[in-house]
Amino acid sequence: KCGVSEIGQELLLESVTKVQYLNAASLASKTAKPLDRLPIPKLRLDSEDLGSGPPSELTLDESFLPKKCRNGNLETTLMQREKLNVSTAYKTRYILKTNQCLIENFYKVLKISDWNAVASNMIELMEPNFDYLHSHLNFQKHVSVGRVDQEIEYEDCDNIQESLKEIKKSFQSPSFISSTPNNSFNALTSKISSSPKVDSKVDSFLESFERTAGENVSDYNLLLNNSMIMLSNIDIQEEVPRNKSSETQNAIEGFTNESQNSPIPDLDEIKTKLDQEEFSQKNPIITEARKAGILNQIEEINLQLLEAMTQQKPIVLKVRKIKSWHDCTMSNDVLSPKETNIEMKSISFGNKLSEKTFTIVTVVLCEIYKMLQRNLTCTKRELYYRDVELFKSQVNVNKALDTICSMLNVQEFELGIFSSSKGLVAGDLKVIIENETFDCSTTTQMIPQNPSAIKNFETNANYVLIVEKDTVFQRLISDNIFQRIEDRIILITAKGYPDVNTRIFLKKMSSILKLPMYIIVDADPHGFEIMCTYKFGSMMKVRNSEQLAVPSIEWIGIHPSDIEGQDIVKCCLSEADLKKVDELLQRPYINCLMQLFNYNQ
DNA sequence: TACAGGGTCACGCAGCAGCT
DNA sequence: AGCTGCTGCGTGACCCTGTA
Repeated sequence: KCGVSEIGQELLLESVTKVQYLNAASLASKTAKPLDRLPIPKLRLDSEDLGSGPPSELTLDESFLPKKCRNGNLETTLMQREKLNVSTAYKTRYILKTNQCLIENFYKVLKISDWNAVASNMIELMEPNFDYLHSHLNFQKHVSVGRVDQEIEYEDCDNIQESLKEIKKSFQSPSFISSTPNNSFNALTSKISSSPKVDSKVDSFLESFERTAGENVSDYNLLLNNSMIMLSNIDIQEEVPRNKSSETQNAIEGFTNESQNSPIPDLDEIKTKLDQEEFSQKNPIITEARKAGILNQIEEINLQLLEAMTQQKPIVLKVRKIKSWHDCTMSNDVLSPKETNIEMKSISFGNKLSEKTFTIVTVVLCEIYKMLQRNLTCTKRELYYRDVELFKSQVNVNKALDTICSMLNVQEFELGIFSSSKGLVAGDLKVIIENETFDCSTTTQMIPQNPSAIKNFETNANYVLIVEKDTVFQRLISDNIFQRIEDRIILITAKGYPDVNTRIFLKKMSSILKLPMYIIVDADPHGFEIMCTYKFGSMMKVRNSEQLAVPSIEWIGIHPSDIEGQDIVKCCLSEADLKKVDELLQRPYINCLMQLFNYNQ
C-alpha cells in the first residue's frame, strides 16, 4: 500500500538478477544433479537486463517438460501455467524440498551480506517452479481452469515419475550433507537433508494440510518464508567444498566477479540507509552475549519446526502454561511461577484452532530475530502495524509476545520490544538515560519507554508516593503539593492498572535509591488489585515478577477495615465487586498481607 | 459530549480435536 | 458416545486519550 521504496526496488532487482545468474550457473553444468537442472523459467527480466546474460551453452532438458510445452517454448509453458489453479499444497511440498538447496546455492554463489533482502524474495522467485512442478505432479489430478474442471493428461507420465524420483534421491544425496559438523549452517542443512525421505506419507500429510490449511494456506507460506529468512540469517563461518564440475565452478566464479564489478549499490550502504529510515532507536540494553543466546534459541526453535515439516511430524510450539493463580506461588514476597507440575500448552499448526496463533507467533518471532540481529527496537504498536491484516488486533500481537517471552524465558525489552508508557512522574528526581537527563522537578515527565536503559537517578527526596489515578496526580500537582509539604517527594501514577514500564521504572528506583515507597489507591477491590499489581506482580507477567514487583511498597490511606465502625456513609459493593473480592482471596499473596496487617484469618 | 480505542487485569463458554 | 483439554471469542472491570 505504501509502495516500494527506491532502495527496496534496488534490493529486489539485485536479488532477482542474481537468482537468474544462479540458475544459469546451475543449468550450465551437464553433470549437475537433476535438481540443479530443474529448469527455472524466465522471471521478469529480459536477457539484456542481466548484463552479460546467461551462459551461451544454456539449454534445457526438455524431457522434463510436458510434451505440449516442448520445443523450447518456455513462454508458452508459463502462459499455460498461469491458467492453472495451482494446488498450494504442492507448492508447500516443493518449498520443503528446495529450501535447503536454494539457500545453500544462494550462499555458495552469492557473496552478499543482506540475506534478508534475498530471502524475502525467495518465495516469489520460486513461484514459477511451483507451477512447473505442479504441472508434473498433478498430471493425474483434476485441476480447475476457471470454473470448469479439466483433466490434464501427459503422454510421458512414466518419464516424469522417474524424473521426480531422481529429484527425491538428490535431496538425500550425501553431497548435500556437510562434512564440517561444527558449522551451524552445515549442521542445519545436513539435518534437513538427512530427514526421512519424502514418501507416500507426504500425500496423507498434504491431504490433511489442504484440509486444515484451506484458505489460510498463505499463512503457511508466510511461515515458511519466515523460516527461510531466519535460516538465511545464520552466520556462515566457512565454505564447504562441493563437487562441482569445472564448468559450473567457472560459471559461478564468472558470476561472482561480474557481480562484484556491477554498478549495483553497496548493500551495507543500503542497509544503513534502511536502518536510519525505518527505525529511530537502537537497542542499548541487551549485551552481545545475551543477544547471541536469544538468537541461538530462536534458530533452534526454527530448526525444530523445519525438521517437523520435513519429517511430517506435528508442527508444534510448546509453551509453559500459566493459566490460573493455582500456577503461581509466593517467593521472596513476590509472585513467582510454581516450579512443580509444569503444564505445557501446545500451539500447533495442524490444529485448526491454533494455526492462526501459530502463524502470528512465528511471524513475530521472525521480526524479533531480524531486529535483534540489527540491534533495533520498536514498540508493540509498531509491530502490530507491520502486518495489520495478519494480526487483526493488537491483542494478538501482545499474546504472541507473551508466548515468545515464555518460550525463550526472556523479557520483552530484551527482545527490543517496548510498550508505550502511560505512567507519569514528577518531583525531586533526575533520570539519567545514556547521555540524556530528564528533570522531573521542573515539569511532569512521561515514564521512559525503555526504563531498563536508565543509568542512574539523582534525587534528594525522602520518599516516593504512588497514586492510582491521573486525576489525583494532576490535582496534587495543581495544589502545589511539592511546596505545601515539608518532605521532598517523588510523585508517580500509572493511570490505573500499572503498565510494565512504570513497574520497571519503580523497581529500578527502588533498587538504586532505596527510598521508602507509599501507594494510595481506592479502598475498593479494584484499588486493592492495583496496589497488589505494584507490590506483588501480576499473573500475566509472573515470570518477570522479580524485575517488576516492588514488595517494599507500603499501602497507605484508607483501608476498607478503617471504615468499619466509623460514621461514614458506606457504598455497597456491587455483585461484580463481591465476585472480585472472592477472586482476590484466592490469590497467593493474601497470606502475606494477612501477616502484614496481623489478621488472624 | 459521545465514542472509539489503547493500556491493564481476569473469567467463562462454545466448539473442535483427540483419546478412551 | 462421552470426556478432557485447548483455543478463540466474548464479557466485564479499571484507567485514560484523542477525535468527531
